Amino acid sequence: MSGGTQRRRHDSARSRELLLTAAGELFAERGFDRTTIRDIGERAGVDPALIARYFGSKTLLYVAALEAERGDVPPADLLDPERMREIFERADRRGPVPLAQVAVQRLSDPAAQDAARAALHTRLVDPLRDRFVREGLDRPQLRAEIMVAAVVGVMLGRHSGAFDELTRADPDALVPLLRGALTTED
Amino acid sequence: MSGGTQRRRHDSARSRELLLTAAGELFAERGFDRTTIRDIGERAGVDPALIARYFGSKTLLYVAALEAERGDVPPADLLDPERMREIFERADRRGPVPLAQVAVQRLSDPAAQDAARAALHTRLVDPLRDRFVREGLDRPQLRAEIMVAAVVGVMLGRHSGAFDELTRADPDALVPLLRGALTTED
DNA sequence: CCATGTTGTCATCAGGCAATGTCTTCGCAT
DNA sequence: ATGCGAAGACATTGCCTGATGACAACATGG
Repeated sequence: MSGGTQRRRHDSARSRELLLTAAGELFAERGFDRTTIRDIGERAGVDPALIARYFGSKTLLYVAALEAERGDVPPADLLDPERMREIFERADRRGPVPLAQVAVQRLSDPAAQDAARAALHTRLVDPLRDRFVREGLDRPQLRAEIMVAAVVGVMLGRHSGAFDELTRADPDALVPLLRGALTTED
Repeated sequence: MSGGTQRRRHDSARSRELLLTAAGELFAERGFDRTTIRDIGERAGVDPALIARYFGSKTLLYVAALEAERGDVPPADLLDPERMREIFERADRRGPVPLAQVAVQRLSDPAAQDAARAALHTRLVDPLRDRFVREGLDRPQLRAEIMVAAVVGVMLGRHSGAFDELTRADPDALVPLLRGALTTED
């Protein structure tokens, strides 16, 4: 049976990876503050003390998780309905992107706050602002920040337990409504 | 009519009031979970142990703070630009309404979560839904929930430290942009 | 002016947190 | 095979949290 080692008890690369994955999921689901290193260790099936060994601290693990998903979340143009749909669907599967939380609430840890803030701008705000600039709109930066904040509000709202229909709504139904939601003829 | 009570060391009504005010401010600024009863006591200049005496627990104090500001935040029609401006200005002065946080993040305490959720619907979601119903729009409930979530996102985003221009922007400049933000001609 | 109930202060408890250091167990190079 | 460095398990430290109960200061009705 199994020529390979079914029991690999010492495998730092694997442990590191398990911790990073579990951390990414939990940070996405609950945010930085409400995720404990014990939770992460439990989900990963790895001793939480190893977080200190491999990443230095909970904060640095957060930063690492942020960078690890860089590939997952390419700089997204929120004005593209298809992209927006992808974002919502991803949030349904894996929880909201960790950095979404920072758009809406200060983190307790300044280093984590800075890292998340930077990621938020790089991946969401800046691409949008650049598009507005190209379109020649006034106040492109402000427009981009408003839109990101609004979309993040909706994305988090879906998982906050405070909205029933929003939680149940299909992303396909959501996107068109969201795009028109804030405009009405008086 | 006590002419000169300059020193009132025993005044339960006053202590109660001070605690309630401080709690309302802090819950609004930081949310339920990240506000401690020691913080509240410090800001109020009152011993935190009195929270237990007058309100029973931190959770019940939160519920009391929610109800105390009912007058402050009349059911607001977010489609009225003037109302929207008022909401943003109030948030600048006293911090976002405490119940805003629940739109975006689960609270650790189920009782607090339920109370905030109920208040959120009564004051923001339901009036908006009713208006959409009157206008004969489809999916009125979903539309209302989306819009509340989006506005809350922007309101919290202003104070999260993650957006510079959004933080500095004047409410007067904000409202029109927000109303049109999610719509663009492709 | 005293007795009694009210209000405020303080020390402390139990639980949960991140982080650290120690000790054991393992894998690999020799 | 074996010895040593790497990897993991575990207990502990120090801190912060909400809550509680004992005690002191006060006000007031008799």
